[in-house]
Amino acid sequence: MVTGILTDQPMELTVKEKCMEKGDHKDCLGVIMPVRDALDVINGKWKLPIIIAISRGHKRFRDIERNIPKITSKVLSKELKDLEAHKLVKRSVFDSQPVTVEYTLTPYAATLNPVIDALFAWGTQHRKTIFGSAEVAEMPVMQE
Amino acid sequence: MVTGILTDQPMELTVKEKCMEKGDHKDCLGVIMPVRDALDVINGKWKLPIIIAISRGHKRFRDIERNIPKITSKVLSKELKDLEAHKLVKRSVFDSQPVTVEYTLTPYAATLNPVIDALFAWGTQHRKTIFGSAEVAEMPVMQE
DNA sequence: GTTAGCAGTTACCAAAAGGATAGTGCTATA
DNA sequence: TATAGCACTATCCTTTTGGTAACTGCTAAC
Repeated sequence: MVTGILTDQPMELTVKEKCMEKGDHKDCLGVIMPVRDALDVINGKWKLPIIIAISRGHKRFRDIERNIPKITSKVLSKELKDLEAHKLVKRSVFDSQPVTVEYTLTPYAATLNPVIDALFAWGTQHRKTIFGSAEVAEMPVMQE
Repeated sequence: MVTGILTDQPMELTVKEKCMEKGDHKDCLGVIMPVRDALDVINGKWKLPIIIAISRGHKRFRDIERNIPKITSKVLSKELKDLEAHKLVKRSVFDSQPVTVEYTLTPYAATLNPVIDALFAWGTQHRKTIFGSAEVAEMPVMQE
C-alpha cells in the first residue's frame, strides 16, 4: 500500500511513492528540491494574491492594487515584473487615449491551480483552528 | 458547471465555488485571505523542507541539518522554534547520556500533506519546463 | 590527550523584502 | 480651473531573512 509523505494514511499517487520510484529510500532530496523550486517562484506575501486577483478579472494596475489589502504601488509594480519574468503574467499595453495597461494570466499560470486550491483549503481550516469559526467578523477588510 | 479559479476548466469542488457560496461575486477577498493565512505559516525557504526532512525520519538536529542543502545551524534553530510555535513540530528532550533531542511532526503537520504534494508536483514540472528534463544531473547536491 | 560529534548560541554583517510618502506626466470630468 | 484617476517611479527607512564564524559544555572514539 502506498502512503502519504507526512502520514501513513493511504493515498492514490503520492510524493513518497514517486520518491521511492526514483530509488532514493533514505534522504529523498528529490522531494525537497522540487518543493523549493516551487517556493522560489511563489515566494513572498504577494505573488499568489496577485495571481488570484488577476484571475478574478482585475486586469488594471489600480484595480489589482485596490483588491489586495495593504499592498502598495511599489510592491505591486515589482511583483508584477517578477511574475512577468516567470511567464505567469502577461503585460499588454494598448495605444488608446490615454494608454491603458492590462495584466493577464498566461496559460502557464493555470498550472498553479492545484497549489492555490491546496493553500486555500489549508488556510481556511487553519483560520478555523486558530480562532473559532464564528469570528469571521474579525477578518481584515479591504478598504478602510 | 463549476470551474477552477484560474481557468474555466471544470473541477469537482473548487475555490471559486466555495467563494460563490459565500455570496461574494466581485472581489472575493475570501480567496486571497485564507491563502495568505497559509502563506504566513509556511513562508520562507526553509519551513517545508524541514517538515519534509523530519517526515522522512530525520529526527535529530544535525541529521536534519545534513539533509537540507545550504541550511545553517542558526537558521535551522530559528525555524524549528517557529514550527514549534505553530504546533507543527514537537521537540522532545531525552534524559540519556548525553542528552538527546528529537524533533517530530505533530498530527497537525499531516494536514499540510496536500499542500506539499501540490508544490512537489508543480515544482517537478516547473523544473522540467525550465531546463529540459534531461539535465537532472545539474541538480545541486547535498554535501559538497 | 586530541579530535570529532552533538545541540545549539552569540555576535556581526549583508541582502532582500516591505512600508511611507511624495511626485511624474497624462487625461477626463466637474 | 481644479480635482481626480491612471500607471507608475523615486527616495528613504525599517524589518526580516540569511550567511560567517566562533564558541559553549558535554561525551565518545582514536
